Amino acid sequence: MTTPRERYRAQVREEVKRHAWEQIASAGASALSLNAIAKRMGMSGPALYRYFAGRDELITELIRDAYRSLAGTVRAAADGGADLAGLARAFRGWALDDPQRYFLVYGTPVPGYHAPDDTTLISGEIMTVLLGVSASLPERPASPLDAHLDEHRHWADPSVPSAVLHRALSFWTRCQGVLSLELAGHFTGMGFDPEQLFEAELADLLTP
Amino acid sequence: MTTPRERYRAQVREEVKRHAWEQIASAGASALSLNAIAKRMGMSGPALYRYFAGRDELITELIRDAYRSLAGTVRAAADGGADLAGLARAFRGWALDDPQRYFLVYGTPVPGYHAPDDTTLISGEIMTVLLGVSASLPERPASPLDAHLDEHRHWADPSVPSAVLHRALSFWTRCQGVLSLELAGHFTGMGFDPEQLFEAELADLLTP
DNA sequence: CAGGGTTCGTGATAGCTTCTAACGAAATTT
DNA sequence: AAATTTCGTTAGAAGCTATCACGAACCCTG
Repeated sequence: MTTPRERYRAQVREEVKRHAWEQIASAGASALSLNAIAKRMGMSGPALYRYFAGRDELITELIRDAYRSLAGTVRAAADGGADLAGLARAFRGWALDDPQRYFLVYGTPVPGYHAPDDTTLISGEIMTVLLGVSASLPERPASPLDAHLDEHRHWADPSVPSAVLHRALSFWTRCQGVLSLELAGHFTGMGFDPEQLFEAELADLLTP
Repeated sequence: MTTPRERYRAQVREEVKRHAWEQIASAGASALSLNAIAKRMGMSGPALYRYFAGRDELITELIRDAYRSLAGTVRAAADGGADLAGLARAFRGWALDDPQRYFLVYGTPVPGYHAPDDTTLISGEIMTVLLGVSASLPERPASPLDAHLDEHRHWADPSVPSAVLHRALSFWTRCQGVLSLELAGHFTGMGFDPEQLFEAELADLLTP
């Protein structure tokens, strides 16, 4: 049951976030200004404090949304029957779709800042999906990391073999490796297509 | 030949940068404040504008220093006879030594910002060292990426085989993959040792 | 339907920031 | 010793976050 007040409130919050995303996309999260958003919405400064406790809460909310959006993308790919490569491409598509959204989740952390609890939950959900898809793959030879993971796997379902954990972690870090460099523009001078490197990293993970 | 004025100037610039690094390490680059630095140095605000054109120039200078420091670390490792694994560990050590310095180079880019030309030069030097160390490794089977790189390799010495380029790029992205997630704290909830994952990624790159 | 409480948006204000401008003092050069 | 450059200061504009007090609009209840 939602009252008109709540509907209006939610609508305004949504519009604020919409403007915030635009601003972030064009100038980065550090340049996000409540004042500028308010003016662009036709109301003056402090009005936004009725809807967000402050700049930090707005950014936190955006991070939450970004995380949820990623989890949704990944889950949708898995539900659609995608294998690990399909998952990777879904992830890459999500990242390329809005690089600053990617960086909001995986970019430079602010030393003081502590992510809200539910983001770690969402992160866990992503990991669960990833493990599910990784499980239906041919086994690989045991590695030293598998043994180490055997002792630190409280974050994963006990039924998942450590070798699968290993592969999921490799998968995740390799995606991040290519994407973080690609999106930050560290390949621009070289002229090659980052997608090819992405696929090569993926192929190496999947074949042996 | 340096005049006393120039010496004093350089000394003050150095002290400003020292305070800037402290501030960045404790609160991130976005919280860097010229005003705060000036006050901590016992002089008032605008005095620093005699030494830096503005906040942006100071940060640019810090990025330059960070880049140079990384290049020096990598070169020193290579000169010391390190193999690819040694290079990787040197890189990881450099990153762990000051995470915010790492993020200044490889973290979230600001949409508007354009890195100064010499950083791409330094980046090229790092790549050169990396290619040199990668060259003295047993060959790997040809991959589709090798063919693609054959057509986009103006950034590398013609004598280096494309397969070596491929391996160097894989090396670089895998290091970044583990490090960016580790330094941003995305492994903290899981409890395992990121170094083990780092080594596993490295081993996979070196063995087949 | 009319009152009462809640919620909203405003302007004012404090305190912070970057950065420019004008002035006096200090140091260097002539 | 005089002239010039450089340095550090204070003052100020423009921007930001955030808090406060006030009036107006709205919703719920009697």
